[in-house]
Amino acid sequence: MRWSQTLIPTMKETPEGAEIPSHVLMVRAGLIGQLMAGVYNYLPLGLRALRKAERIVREEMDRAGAIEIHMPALTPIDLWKRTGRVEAFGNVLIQVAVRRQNKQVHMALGPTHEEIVTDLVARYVNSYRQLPITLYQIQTKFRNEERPRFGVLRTSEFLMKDAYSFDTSAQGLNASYDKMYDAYCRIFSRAGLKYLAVEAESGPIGGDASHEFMVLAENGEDTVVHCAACGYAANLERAETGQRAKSPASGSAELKKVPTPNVGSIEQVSKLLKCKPADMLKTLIYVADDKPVAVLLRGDHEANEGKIRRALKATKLELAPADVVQQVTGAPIGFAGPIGLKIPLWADADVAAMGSAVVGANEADAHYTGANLGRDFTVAADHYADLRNATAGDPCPRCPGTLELRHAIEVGHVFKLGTKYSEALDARYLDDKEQQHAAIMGCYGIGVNRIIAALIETTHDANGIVWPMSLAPYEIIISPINVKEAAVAEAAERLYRELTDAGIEVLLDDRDQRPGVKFKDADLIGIPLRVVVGGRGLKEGQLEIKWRHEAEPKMIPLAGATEALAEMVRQAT
RNA sequence: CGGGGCGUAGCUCAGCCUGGCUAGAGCGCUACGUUCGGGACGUAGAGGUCGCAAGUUCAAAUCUUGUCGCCCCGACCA
Repeated sequence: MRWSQTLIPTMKETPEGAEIPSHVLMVRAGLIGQLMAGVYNYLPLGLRALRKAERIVREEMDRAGAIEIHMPALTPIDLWKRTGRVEAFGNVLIQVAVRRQNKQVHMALGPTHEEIVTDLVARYVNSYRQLPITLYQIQTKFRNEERPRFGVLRTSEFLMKDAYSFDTSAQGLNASYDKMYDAYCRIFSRAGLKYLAVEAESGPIGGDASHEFMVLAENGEDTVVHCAACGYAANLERAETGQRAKSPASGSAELKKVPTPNVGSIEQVSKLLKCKPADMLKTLIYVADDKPVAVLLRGDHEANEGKIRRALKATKLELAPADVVQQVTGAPIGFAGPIGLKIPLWADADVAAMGSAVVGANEADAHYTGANLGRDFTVAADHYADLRNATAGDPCPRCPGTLELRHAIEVGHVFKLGTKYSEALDARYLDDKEQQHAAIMGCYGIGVNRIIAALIETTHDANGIVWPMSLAPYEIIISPINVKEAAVAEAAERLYRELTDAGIEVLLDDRDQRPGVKFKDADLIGIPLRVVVGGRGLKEGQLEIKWRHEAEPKMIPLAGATEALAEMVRQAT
């Protein structure tokens, strides 16, 4: 492609409103342009990169045995009603109503396609002989984001690869899941991303496994817990913490009631009593399956409701409303403490290691100082558990290492679904004993736009994007120093023609611009290999080449340059 | 949905507080000339209902109210 004949609107200045590197660079390099909040035009360079990512995804899905289909973005609202997801999605689901011959027809723009694919399978799959099958598509999804942000990382319309597996057994599901997991690893490796497959919360539905594929990035919206020593990685909801203190520490301070008028939060009390939050005991009153319980945490720790729910074996868990707290503790919210409480006490493992602590006094405007576990209150031995979010510095659950918290961009998610959708939408098959069963499903998503954004976010430099060969919009950029010099222009044209004929994707910067402008633009748009054609080199029969990720250029002979360059591109792919 | 910020030329912004003549700069764009190995220089030019609406005033980019849009922090996010 000739630069002069396509549309690459590069810009020098940082666009207003773009904050993070991937957003700034995608706009500055002319990949995308904003149409409205959370909705972007893809310009030629951006589209080419997106198509490259899409191709990698498609090749690896096909290799893994998944079958490509295409489902519509326009979907009947009825399907979403049957699975209860009109409510579940709420405002995120973009609904449209149109008029057809005096009738209202209700539709929704697909935010994901579990309903559609399950309905499709229900129509055509009747026998175990047709299973297992994994169907996928690469298609535009619509979600009304309350707050779109970060350029292309969180948008209301985006390109997603979504795959759905249908199996007849849990083992079958596991096999389908593992195939997708492996395919994802290949996809993200080929895209040049440094990713982590982290254990993720699978929620109340579905099996025991779910993994998110995360790219560590300063500006990521998600938090992952990571152990550099052994590679353990999980998202914050799921992360376990390592073995912590078991034997109660002994505190010796005297139990004393102190007034704390109108001061209930950990932060306020610690300020008033001049103690660290870590020396305070947080007492949270929960209602678990309609029964109140108290959960004790160190003051600086955060409750993890998923862990609490599992520890208590509760199906329903929520923080107690004010009237329940009043009734159980005899005090308003903010003054609950373990001493004298008549409801079951549960404690996070770290509570056992606390000495004398500050606790609520179970009466308004008062706390105790010097509360000692074992002397002033007790927690049953089997009521200690991991009940909190991991924090930086916690021991790793898998090795003697230490956990750290890192921001990350979620680029993919694999998930065991179970039979929620197949039952709701009657995707049933007949087994060899003529028994009907709902198919066991898994679902697997990749945010294709996010592959591009995450790559740029993690591998740019001060001058612009640095594409890997696999995603680059063009593999080689030819920059003639001066297109008005006939010898230079001719040599550049010939090289362009020969490389293109050799199947290389080449961008010829044929603009009548000064060299500085071309170099800056070439760096900005990040094409992996730059070939400079200049009068000086030509006289000596030389071409200058420079890899985008290297600092120094080198010279190669003009004779045989086409073959040499094509070989370099092949090597780098 | 709570809190904060911003809408002036294609882009980035100044001017607004303290109302006053034909509304400015840099970049980009057009023409011509000189240039030509890391965002050149000169000359001439094109380009703006100051987001929109109403109000106050002799007079509004500037003050007031409303409205629309965009961005940031938080909440939310299958």
